[in-house]
Amino acid sequence: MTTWADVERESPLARTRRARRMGRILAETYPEAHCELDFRSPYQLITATILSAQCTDARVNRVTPALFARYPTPQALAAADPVELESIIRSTGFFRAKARNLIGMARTVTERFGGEIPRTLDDLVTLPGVGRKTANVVLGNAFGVPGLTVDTHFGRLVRRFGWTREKDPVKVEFAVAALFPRRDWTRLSHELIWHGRRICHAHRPECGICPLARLCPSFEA
DNA sequence: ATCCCGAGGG
DNA sequence: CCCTCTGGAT
Repeated sequence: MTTWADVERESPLARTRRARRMGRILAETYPEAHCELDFRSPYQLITATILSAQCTDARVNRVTPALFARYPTPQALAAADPVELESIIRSTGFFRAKARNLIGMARTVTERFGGEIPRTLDDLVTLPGVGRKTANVVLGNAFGVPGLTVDTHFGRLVRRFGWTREKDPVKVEFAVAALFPRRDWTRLSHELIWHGRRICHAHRPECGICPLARLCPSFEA
């Protein structure tokens, strides 16, 4: 068992080795970890990802067929009637803010990026409704650019694991990147997020069935 | 009641 | 740091 006292006195090298052991177990436990949003283009992915805020991917996937039939391109979405768009995405929650952001995103893409979804983090985060997390999801899953997508699951887990004590998502991202300089960061993100949803919940984590328990200082019997 | 693979704004 | 936006699932 690994205790917090162990973590306090473990060397940077020992911490790296422990983290990588845990990372290997995650990869073995979730070999199929992937983005669960349905999409066929960067435009569809960025749109679906904006909708996925505070909403399960399964529910997003229920509205995207109608959404992309009605607005097949950024140009079409940029010209959308807000009320009609809201009616399509209503069931994903936050529909007013999301509709506003979607139209703003599509307008910015058409007006400033020639109708193409930008391929850099700096450009993506200028789009309305796109923060660093959404930007990294798009980069990783639509453009094959490795990146850590630090959401609430990701941050909670790596702090519980004792990989870092940082709370700021950017600092968390850099700390984890330093621990896994040569791993597929997109996949590692999905593995952590799947684990957060399936076992390492915010409340009442299921340590009893967790394959990482032996290496985790937050293990509770 | 509480939670969803957030983002923007004060 | 906090708050708000929002609906549906459990």
